[in-house]
Amino acid sequence: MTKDAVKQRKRSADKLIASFEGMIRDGVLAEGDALPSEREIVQEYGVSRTVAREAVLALSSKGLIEARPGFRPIVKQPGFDTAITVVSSVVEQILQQPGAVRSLFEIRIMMEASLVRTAAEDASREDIAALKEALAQNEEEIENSEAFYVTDMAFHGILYQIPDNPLLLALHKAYTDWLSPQWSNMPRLPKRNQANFEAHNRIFEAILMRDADEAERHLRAHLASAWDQVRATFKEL
Amino acid sequence: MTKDAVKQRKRSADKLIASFEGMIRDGVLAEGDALPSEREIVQEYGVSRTVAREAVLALSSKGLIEARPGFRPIVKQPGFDTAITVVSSVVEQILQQPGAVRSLFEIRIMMEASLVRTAAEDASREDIAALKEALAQNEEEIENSEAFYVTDMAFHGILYQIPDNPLLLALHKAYTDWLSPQWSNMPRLPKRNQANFEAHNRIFEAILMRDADEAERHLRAHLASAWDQVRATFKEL
DNA sequence: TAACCCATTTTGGTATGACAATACAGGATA
DNA sequence: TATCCTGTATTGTCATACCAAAATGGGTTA
Repeated sequence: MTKDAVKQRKRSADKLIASFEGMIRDGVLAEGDALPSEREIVQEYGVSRTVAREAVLALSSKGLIEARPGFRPIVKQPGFDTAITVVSSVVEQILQQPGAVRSLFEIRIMMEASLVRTAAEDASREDIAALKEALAQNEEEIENSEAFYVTDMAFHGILYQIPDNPLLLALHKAYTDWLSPQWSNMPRLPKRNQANFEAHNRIFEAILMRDADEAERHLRAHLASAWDQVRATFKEL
Repeated sequence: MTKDAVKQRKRSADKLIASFEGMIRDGVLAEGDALPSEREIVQEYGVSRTVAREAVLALSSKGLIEARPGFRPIVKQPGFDTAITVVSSVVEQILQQPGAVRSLFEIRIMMEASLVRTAAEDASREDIAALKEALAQNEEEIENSEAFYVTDMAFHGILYQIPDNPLLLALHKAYTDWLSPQWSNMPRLPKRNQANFEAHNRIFEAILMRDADEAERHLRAHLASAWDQVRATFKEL
């Protein structure tokens, strides 16, 4: 009884939120449509503007609408990239805690280990070409650490594109967004760039040879080395 | 300029939010502490209650505080499980879209492929024992599909525990929370349970033999089979 | 005719005051 | 001493008002 009473003691905005969620899911509100204005919601649902506003804010924080100040909220069909955006602020908070970066990086290593195996086994001619191209761009920018970092990310990004899975693309962006700041204090030297390029090259060669074990071995070594660099930087702090 | 002006045109609640985020991150507000009441926030920061309330709601939706009606909001140090909770509602929305479940399931397969390889290479005596125990419970419940499903999840869960990474535990919970509903329409028969048990057994044997390739092969076959089941169910709908 | 400019309206952001429902603490009472 | 009750604090909701920015529409101008 008491429990039920507590449950019933919901915010009335939740009804609105659920209602709009349903309309977005069922396509009644399509991508790009504008939400009713706050005052219209007030009239339609018979609630105060406080509640209407609260619902809109909640939908915004869930990534189901785009609500920039001054603009009318616009319905957005959420994709995996939306989900990443929604967690971003929390994840960045979590990564401030000791050990959290390590945990995330380990997951990335596991994922990429699977990815290189997949690449070694399934990569198409086009995939190989894309990897080769990314590798060439690595080599070009060895002397320019800023630019090299971009091409470094891009090379890994190719791996995420091979399986043709939109969630993978979102995850790659998430990894780079969340982990890059952790790397920002790390000194970037052409020598390191050269080593990373060579590591990429070894991975690429293994993929060419369709040797999944070898590809995974080189990738793990590559990422482990990157981690050692970061950890060394942390110790200096 | 215009852009900056637009950026500057932010909600004043954002300042409050950032302030509280900082205090939580730096431990000024520790886990379990109560947030100031809305009216106290009004006085301290010189904002209206509307803004104070908005900030509290935002923190709540980010999972940084627990705000039950009538109670003072309680600070919560976010973990990876918190992050999962935050995205849950969006992800469930996303999974309603065609193809999304497939994308997520593929990621799970990739992850577990890495996990079984890790298990085959690194599993400790205790890990092996845990797998064996989980396997035994599988066998016990073959006739009881409801219970079998639980032990099925538990067996896979052991794989997520082996690397001792808190993010993995959160991910396992996420996968089960998000994908289970998709399985709910699937007919569960003792015959299927028997097949799944045998698949688990093959994986376990391969781990015992420290044969990563074989373990991965059996796992992929196991999960691919599970996917076929689900897809067949969808076609019936 | 087409592009531009300006005043009006709409809209979101904020402030303020009020009331109901609930949680909590401390005093009154058996 | 234990229990009940009542006052207070707190959140949830409502109503209203004002402001600044953005959308809008109409008229003007090249």
